Amino acid sequence: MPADAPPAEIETARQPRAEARRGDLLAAATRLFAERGYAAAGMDEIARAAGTSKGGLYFHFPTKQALLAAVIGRAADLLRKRVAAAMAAAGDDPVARSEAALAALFRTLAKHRPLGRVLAAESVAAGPEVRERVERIEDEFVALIAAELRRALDLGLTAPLDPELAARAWFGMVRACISAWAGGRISAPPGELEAELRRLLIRSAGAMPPDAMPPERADRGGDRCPDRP
Amino acid sequence: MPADAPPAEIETARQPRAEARRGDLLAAATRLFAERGYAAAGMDEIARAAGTSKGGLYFHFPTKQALLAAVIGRAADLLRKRVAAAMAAAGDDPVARSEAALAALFRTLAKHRPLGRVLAAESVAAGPEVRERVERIEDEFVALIAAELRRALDLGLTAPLDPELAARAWFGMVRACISAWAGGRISAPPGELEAELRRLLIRSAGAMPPDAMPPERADRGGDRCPDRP
DNA sequence: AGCGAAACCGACCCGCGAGTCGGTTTCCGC
DNA sequence: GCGGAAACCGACTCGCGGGTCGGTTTCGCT
Repeated sequence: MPADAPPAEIETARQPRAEARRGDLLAAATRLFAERGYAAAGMDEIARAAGTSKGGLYFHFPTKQALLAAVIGRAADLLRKRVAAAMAAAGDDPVARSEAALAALFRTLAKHRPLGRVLAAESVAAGPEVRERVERIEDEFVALIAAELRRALDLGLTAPLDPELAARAWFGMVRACISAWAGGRISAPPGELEAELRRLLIRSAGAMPPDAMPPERADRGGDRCPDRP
Repeated sequence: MPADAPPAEIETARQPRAEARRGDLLAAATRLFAERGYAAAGMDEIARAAGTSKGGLYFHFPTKQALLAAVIGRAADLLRKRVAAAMAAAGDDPVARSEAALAALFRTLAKHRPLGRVLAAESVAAGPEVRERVERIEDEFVALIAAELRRALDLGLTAPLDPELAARAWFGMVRACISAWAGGRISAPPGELEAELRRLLIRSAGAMPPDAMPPERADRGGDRCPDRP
């Protein structure tokens, strides 16, 4: 009996150098899709930027759409991982967990600016299938936050609100601010930006900060963490 | 000495039928750009959808980019008009004015769904010039709201906050909710959505509702207003 | 009516870029 | 070192779609 189909990326174990190339290609594609748009970025251009050739690119990805899909899939995996870790580390309090999820989203997108651009803007340009895929990913994170908000609501930690909608609104806030910041249209450093945003989020939910805030988050206070291990 | 260049749309007075065609073309272009994306929507297709031919389309717009620019310009004008009117009708209280501006934004985008899609997503696909143009328009509205927030802050009507950032965040909230709603991913009727969103916005600013709320807004309570006169 | 310009038509042109393919290099197992 | 497969190369194909253009219709004006 075969193992049931893996739901996400099927990292077929190839030669290590091939895996490295694949990574370079994805990185270059992400950057160029973000900079020039899906349609305007040429396959030849992407291949060149990754230090390889068109043929090499087509060896790894059968089509341009597949390349975009891989870029998006990878981004989604990264976000999922970071957010899950942040929420797990935040303990049980649902408000703290929501905060942590959004902070993780924020930091990850802030660190990989092109990634946000691709997720935000390229979904329409590449046809309805891709658009729906991106919308699904967004819905996934919104649902994650909504679940926490619902718990918080049940515990009486927030003002009465519609958790679905509030989660969506929060997501939109984070994305708009990240996007403007990535475009250089907000001058504040990311640390301040995040703090201010957190205040807005908390106030909008009418939440009181959890009285038993665990103090061991002191060392995470900076806005830098190792990028490429 | 020639009159100084008009800053916005140059509605050269042509034959009335030409003006009508132009309108049809812009409507069709808006819809198709939103549905299939800038790159995927063909000029021939747009012309056909507007009930005319490629040649007719090119009689009105010299190039595809010009067509998109016209679509965006028209959208911006519409939004400007609605928002200005709403703010003027809201009186002097800065919180009420901010609320009114966002409500106008909300209603206009909710009524013309494709318009929001174009503004939100097509900016990257059509090259950097268009992207910057859209960003300018967004900045314009953000600045409008930020100014009101600053006044509110000075009057002590809100919690301490960064007006620029809060305005940006508010804009993002509205856009995200509209976008999800337009995509059918939020079930709530627009009236409820708007009310809930308003609560979130107000709470996020830590604002108290103006004690002298003018009561003549009773008749505007519905969510319908005449579309095409 | 009749003239001229505005408005419109659609077959055609042509550059661009996604995708192909035969050939070459790299590397692993023996 | 050698066979063979995986990985890679880049010149070429070819359909698609933006833009052109000569011709036709519509309409305002006298």
